[in-house]
Amino acid sequence: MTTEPLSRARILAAAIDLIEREGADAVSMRRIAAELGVGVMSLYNHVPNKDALLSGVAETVLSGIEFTDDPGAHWSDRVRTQAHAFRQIAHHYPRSTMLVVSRTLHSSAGLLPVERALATLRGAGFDGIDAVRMLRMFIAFIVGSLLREVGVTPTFAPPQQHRAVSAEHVDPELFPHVSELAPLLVSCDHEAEFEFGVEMLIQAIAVHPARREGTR
Amino acid sequence: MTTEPLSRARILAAAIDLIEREGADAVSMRRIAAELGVGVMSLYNHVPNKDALLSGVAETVLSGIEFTDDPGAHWSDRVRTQAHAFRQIAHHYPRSTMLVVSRTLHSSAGLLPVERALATLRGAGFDGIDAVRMLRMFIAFIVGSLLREVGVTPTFAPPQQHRAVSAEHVDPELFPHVSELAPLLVSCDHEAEFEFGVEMLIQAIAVHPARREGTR
DNA sequence: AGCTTGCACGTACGGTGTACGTACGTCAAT
DNA sequence: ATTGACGTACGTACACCGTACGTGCAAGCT
Repeated sequence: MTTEPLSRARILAAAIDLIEREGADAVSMRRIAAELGVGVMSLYNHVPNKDALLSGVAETVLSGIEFTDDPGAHWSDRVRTQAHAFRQIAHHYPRSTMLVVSRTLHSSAGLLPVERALATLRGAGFDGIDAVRMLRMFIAFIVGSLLREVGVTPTFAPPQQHRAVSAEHVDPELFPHVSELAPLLVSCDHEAEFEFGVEMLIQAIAVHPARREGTR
Repeated sequence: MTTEPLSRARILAAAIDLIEREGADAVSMRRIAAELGVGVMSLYNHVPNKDALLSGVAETVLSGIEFTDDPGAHWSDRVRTQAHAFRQIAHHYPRSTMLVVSRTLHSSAGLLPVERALATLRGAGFDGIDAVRMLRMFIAFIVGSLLREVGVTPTFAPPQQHRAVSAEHVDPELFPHVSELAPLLVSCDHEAEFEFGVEMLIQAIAVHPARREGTR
């Protein structure tokens, strides 16, 4: 039994593991300590408090994004690549993603993605202020998407017994469109929806008047 | 002292009031009961459990959106109006908004907005599937925006002492763009950003090939 | 009258985050 | 070699949480 000496990293790893296995609600200092076979208060030697621990989790997850940026590619391809890089965390760490998006990061963990994105947008021909605005719009869209994609499973729902609207009973008189499109509303191919949104945004960027196309 | 007989509505009102005054973390059954001058367990006669109570809060807030839809107006104006209607909840109930966006609604409280939005998008010339996709993209953007706008103040932060990046120290060598645009990144006019995003999305919709312009 | 029903309440249990005091290793200076 | 400081692991304790359970009271019905 190698009693590795406990560290912030081990604690964070255990926390992430626990979140992914049993959901964010299962996280407690006692639970994590038990998971590591260690006393509760020992954790506080490496982490100031629970809030900081969760921030650490968010940070760790966020910094796990694989960024393979090719500065030579067309800006639209770079945008696509970076958007998908963001979305990958929702696949690797579905439960933990909620933490990342619902928590205000007070660290510079997400600085590299921002740098890459700004570079791409400047490369697309925007000046500073518009690049920032575009980035913020993109982030809003991505965060919103991930929230929908991930929030569907708060901890463990009985397999989608009736997702909100469902076909159960929507008065076609009061809600004709909802009623007609109910089949489309109840199911959601997150992959496809995300793809669609990204393409729309790229399109929106492409036609924006503030872009100076040929600018290098 | 008129001892009004306690009801789900009064409990929800007290909960919302408490959330807005002291943040979502301050909400507990005991706290709400104390606020109403009532025993803790009396709440359970009107609300099955805390989770349902919070869902009720989200529902109440959501159904407070003022929708003044003019079916005769141009679709782009209708989109603008509806987008801003959504955003208004972030102003009336900033703290509670977090609940609305981070919680999976299992009720049909948000059905009317969906109906209006679909009507607008169909009116803009989209078929069913594209209307749903557009709507989902819009919702993702709006939710993401509100999350940024509201999440900045988790409960009560010291007045923005240094928002993540700040100018404190960003290596211009490693992060040239972030460094250069730091002044723009640290401050955020949410109103303007939202406006900008909405216009971009409207633009994106306007140029989308699947739209059949003249269709009635 | 009796009976049922529903609401307000108090108590109690198992859980939470964490402040505090303590015991035990390792290392530096004496 | 001894001493002391220091960091780490730990157990206990406190205040608070959600809520299961049982009790009493008032209103309405038969």
